[in-house]
Amino acid sequence: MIVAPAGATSTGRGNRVAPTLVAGVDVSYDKTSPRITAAAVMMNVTTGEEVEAAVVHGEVSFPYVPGLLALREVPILLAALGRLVHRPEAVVCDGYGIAHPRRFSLACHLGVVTRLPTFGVAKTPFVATYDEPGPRRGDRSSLCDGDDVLGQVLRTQDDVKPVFVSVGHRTSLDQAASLTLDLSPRYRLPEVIRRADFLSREALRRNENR
DNA sequence: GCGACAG
DNA sequence: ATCTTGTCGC
Repeated sequence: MIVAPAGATSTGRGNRVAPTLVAGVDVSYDKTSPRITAAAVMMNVTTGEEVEAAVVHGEVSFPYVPGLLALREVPILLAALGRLVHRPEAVVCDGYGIAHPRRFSLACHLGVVTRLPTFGVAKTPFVATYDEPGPRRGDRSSLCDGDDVLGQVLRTQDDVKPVFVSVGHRTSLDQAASLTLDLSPRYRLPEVIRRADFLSREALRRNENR
């Protein structure tokens, strides 16, 4: 007989095992120069272990404009992702996906270009309205714009500010939120994002003092 | 017109 | 994003 693989969904089309190899990406900026650094970190969600990491240096090529973050960060993020040996089954971005004024932000751009499943986990509200979710880990509410559900406001730790999860490319909101919780066993933000943030900062500092 | 505005 | 002191809590 035929048996569904572990982690497979049971609802019709789009069946897919939950991703195991997940990458997180982030960019750090230098205050007094155009130098920037990006890091891509891949972890095995099942074991919680880091599989590999890549860091790249570059320069800002576009100013920060609310709503156009992708134009600023996608190029160097692609460079960092390109240095990974393994192909991630999903990529987590530090920012938004479709919860955006034009419904197409960082995680969407990165997903379309790489053809990888992507989603965004943002730290502060940007667009859409929401009700404050409950106080416990796993409590959530919808990020809405009228009748459109653009994402979830998700509490990843008890009594800690929630994060804003939105789909980027080839993934469902439920899977993105579920994966965000799996990736955040101890702290507010996904471990891959914390690691990418740390590594990009560290590399930037090192590059500054030379 | 005014204010707000991911990272 | 980055800067930046003290402070509250495990």
